[in-house]
Amino acid sequence: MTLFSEKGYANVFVAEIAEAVGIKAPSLYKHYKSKQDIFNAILDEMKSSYDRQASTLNLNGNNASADAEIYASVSENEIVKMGLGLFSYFLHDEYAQKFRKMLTIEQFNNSELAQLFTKQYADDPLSYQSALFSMLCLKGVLKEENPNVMALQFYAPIFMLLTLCDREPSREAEFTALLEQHVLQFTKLYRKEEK
Amino acid sequence: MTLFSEKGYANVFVAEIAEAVGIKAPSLYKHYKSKQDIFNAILDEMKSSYDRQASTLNLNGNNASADAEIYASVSENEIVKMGLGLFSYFLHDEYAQKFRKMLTIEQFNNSELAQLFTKQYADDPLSYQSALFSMLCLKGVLKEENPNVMALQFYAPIFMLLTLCDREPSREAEFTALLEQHVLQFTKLYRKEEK
DNA sequence: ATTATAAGCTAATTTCGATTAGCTGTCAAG
DNA sequence: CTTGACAGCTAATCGAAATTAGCTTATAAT
Repeated sequence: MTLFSEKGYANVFVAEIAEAVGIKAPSLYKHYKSKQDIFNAILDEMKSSYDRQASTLNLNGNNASADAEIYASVSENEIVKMGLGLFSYFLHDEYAQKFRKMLTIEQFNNSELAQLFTKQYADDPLSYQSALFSMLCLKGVLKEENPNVMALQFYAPIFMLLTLCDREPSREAEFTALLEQHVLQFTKLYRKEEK
Repeated sequence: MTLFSEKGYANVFVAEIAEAVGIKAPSLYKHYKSKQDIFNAILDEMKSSYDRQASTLNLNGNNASADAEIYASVSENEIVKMGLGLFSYFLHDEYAQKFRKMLTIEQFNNSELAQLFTKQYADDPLSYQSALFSMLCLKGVLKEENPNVMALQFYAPIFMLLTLCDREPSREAEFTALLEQHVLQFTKLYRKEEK
C-alpha cells in the first residue's frame, strides 16, 4: 500500500513490491496470483478494517444518539475535540493516510473505488455528524439549523485541509493551525445564545 | 487531456492519443518529441490559460478591494451568487473539470503538479475570498470574524462537493442542492444582525 | 515546373515489465 | 530417515507500448 499510495497502481512494478518485502519478483507468485491480486488483497483488508471500526463507532449514522447524549451533557468544547481528533487521526494514522492517497489516485479507474472513497470520506462522516448535530440542536446546545448543512460546514474544511496536508506535508503546521481556528469559530457561530 | 484526466498518464497509450485526433501513433512524433512532451504541452497551455484568467479577475487576492466595493454596495445575496457561480463554473467548464481530475490523479507523482493544484484550488480562491470577506466585515455587512476562516468555511464545502461531483456524476443533483443550502446558511450565519 | 518541407503511413526495433518454468534447500509429519 | 509441500531463486518467455526508420504524398514557395 505504501508503494501504490505514492506512485499509483500502474507505476509500481512487482519487482519493487518484492524488494520491499525482501524477496525476488517471481517468488511473489507463490503468494499471490497476480499484481492485481495483490492490490485486491490490500483493498479487502482495508475494507474489512474500516467495517470493523465503523461498526464499533456507529459511524454509519444510524445510531449516533448515544454519542449525542454524551456530547449534549458536556460543553460544546467537546465538538472542538471531536474535530481536532478526527483530523489528527485521519492525518497521522499511517494506514488511513496511505489508503486515502491510494483511493485518490485510483478513483477514476474503477467505480468501486470511487464509491468506497465517497462512502468513507463523505457519506459516513457527514451522516454521523449530522445525527450528532441534530441531537445537539434538540438539546438546545446549538442553533436550530439544517443539520446536514452544519455537518458539511464542519467537516468539509477538515477534509479539505486533510487533502492539502497529504499533498504538501511541508505546510502541515499552517494547515493544522487553520483547522483549529475553524473548529473554534464554528462552535462560536452555531452556539445558541443564552437569553 | 480528456484521456489523461480519465485514465492517468501511465494508462494512456500514445496510440489512443493518436486515434483521438485521427492519425496513427508514429505520426504524433512529427508534432511532439515524446509522450511526456504531449503531457507537458497540455500543462503549459492550462497554466497560461489560468494565469490569463487570474490576472483579469484579480484572483491572486492582492487586489480584491474593487470587488469588495461592488459586493458591499449590494446585498449579501451576491455572496450566494458568487458561491453558486464559482461552483457551476468549476463543475461544468469542460477544461476546468478535466484539468482538475488530471491534477488529482497525478498530484503525487510530481511536486510541481502538487503545488499547482494547491495554488489553483486552495491558495488562490481562499486568499481572494478572504480579502472579499475582510472588506465586507469592514463595511459592516458581515460579522467581525477571522476572514481566513470565513473563506475556508465558505469555500471548503464548495471544493468538497466539487470533488464529489467529479467522482460520482450521477449524484450531481443531490450535491448541488446541498451546496445551495450551504451558501444560504452561510450568509445567514455571518450576516451582521441589525440593532 | 521543380523542389523542399511537412505530415502521414507501415513496418521494424527496443525496452520494459509481468508472468511462467524449472530447479533447490528447508523443514515438519510420518 | 525420508518425503512432500513450501518458499525461494535464476533464467526464460511473452506481450505490450514507446519510439525510430524509411517511404510516400501533398502543397507551397521559388
